Amino acid sequence: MYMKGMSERSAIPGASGGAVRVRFAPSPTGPLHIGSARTALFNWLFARRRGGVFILRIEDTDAARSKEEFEKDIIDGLSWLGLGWDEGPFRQSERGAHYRKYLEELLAKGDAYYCYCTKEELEAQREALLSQGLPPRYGGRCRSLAAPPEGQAPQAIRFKVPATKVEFNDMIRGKVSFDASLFGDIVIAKNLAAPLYNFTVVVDDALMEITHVIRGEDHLSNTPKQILFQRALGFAEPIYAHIPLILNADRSKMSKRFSDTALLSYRRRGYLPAAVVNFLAFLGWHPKGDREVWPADELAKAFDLAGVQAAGAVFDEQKLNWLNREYMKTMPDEEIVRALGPFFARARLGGGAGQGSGGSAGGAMPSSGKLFAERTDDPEFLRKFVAVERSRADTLADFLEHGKFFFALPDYDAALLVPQGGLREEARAALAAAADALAGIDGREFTREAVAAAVTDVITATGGKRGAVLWPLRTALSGLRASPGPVEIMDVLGKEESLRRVRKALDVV
RNA sequence: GCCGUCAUCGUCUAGUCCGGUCUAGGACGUCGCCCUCUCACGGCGAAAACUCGGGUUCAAAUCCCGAUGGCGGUACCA
Repeated sequence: MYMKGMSERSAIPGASGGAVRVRFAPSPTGPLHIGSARTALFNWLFARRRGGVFILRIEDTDAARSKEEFEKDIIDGLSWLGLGWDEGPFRQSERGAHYRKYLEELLAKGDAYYCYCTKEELEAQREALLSQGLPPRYGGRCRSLAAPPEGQAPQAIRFKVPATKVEFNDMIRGKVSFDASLFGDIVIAKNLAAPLYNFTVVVDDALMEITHVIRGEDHLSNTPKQILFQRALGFAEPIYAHIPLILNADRSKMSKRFSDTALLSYRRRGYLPAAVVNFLAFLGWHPKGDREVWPADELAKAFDLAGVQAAGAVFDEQKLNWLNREYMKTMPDEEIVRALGPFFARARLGGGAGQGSGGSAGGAMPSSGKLFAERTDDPEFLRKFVAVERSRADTLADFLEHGKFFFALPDYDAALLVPQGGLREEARAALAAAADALAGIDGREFTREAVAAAVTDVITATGGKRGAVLWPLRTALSGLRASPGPVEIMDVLGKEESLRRVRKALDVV
């Protein structure tokens, strides 16, 4: 199935035969970023479409910044989105022997050398260059040392960058070229046991036989360096595809400062993984036609890396909201009730933050009280609640946000109970009549139809103005300016609770 | 500063490779109307873009050159 239409785009040089192999290689130095998640998604889609292999590799060479909790966050995030990997997770921290081997090879061949310059010296050099308006790069002082300088310890291992142009063909950007003579000799390792990013990437991509490197555009300028290492080591050059960055509203690289960048916080805020996947896929890409709702499996059949946009894409939460709504529409009430489980559970624990999640959703939920515990535990109550509130929810969290009053008695505001331009006395009369009518319905006959009929009678009896009855009744039930209609609410609440609220409001107005 | 890269409605995009079918299509959002006790849903409708300047051509959103602007990188982070 994935083979269909494979011929059209990129006749891949060097990747003939064999399945494609791609990797997602995040570093566990923070929660999985939404932009990284999209990179993972593009890799995953590409692998699925081409019947290839998707590898997960944790780039934790920076021991000081890498944390186990973040690796867990990455794995949880990918799992949540349904992006399963075929190989891994591999950890660079466990692959030191490989890096050492190739480091030694480079040193032996003379393609790399020990540098004895101290940080201070380098910093001074850098400042000097910068102040002259020159690009700051290493001057090459240790490049051709005959012997180690006496009494000085090696500070780093540098790669001898040849003075050449490096060109490569990016699947998204076309031909890209850099002048390597501007780089200066780059540090590839602190020592044999502490290789650096650009070097480990090259070794791992080669050893893992990666055919396509699909990563963020912020890595574009690393590519020529990596190609140089590949050439020195005799490795095959993978095909590159640098996908555009996800941007803040001001078009700068999406950051915590302006946006919610942690993937999993979208789960906490009540977004559906299918919606997030759909949305992320469309940041920079769109299949043919006008359809907007594409589940992951269909995305995988249509995905075309060469059709990805070259320009960055602004993250528009409103469109995400809309997509999330579209996906929620496809869920039966019962399924939404099930999905709401963790949200109610969290609210029960004390509204919000839970264990280290630091979230906001559900924070205002009335988390105490018998009423709350009973109702969030009652599937039939919840099903009715969902049926009534679902047209108002963008996210799962919205159900809790908008529906608080179903789970606890609202606070009454006398002014709110009186309709705009209406009289207090009229509102009181309407409420009193409603209370009587409601009380007259048999408990077991308290159906939506019966309640609707009773309300209609009250309207007729009090003068026929619908708003004069419906507004006070609804606000008595919800305590809110905006809410579902009174009959709907009462159908969920039941006779006893409905009557209790109407009478309570009667005391206030 | 230097290197690289990008440029269609407010936003995501279709169209650009193979110039005419583009009086530039869709979606989100916005606005208006209908429905309506409120909000939401739903229905109908509207406003809204080819960054600018040259060139090539009978014809350019599409090809070429330049300018401008944005973004990314410039680490012994990844």
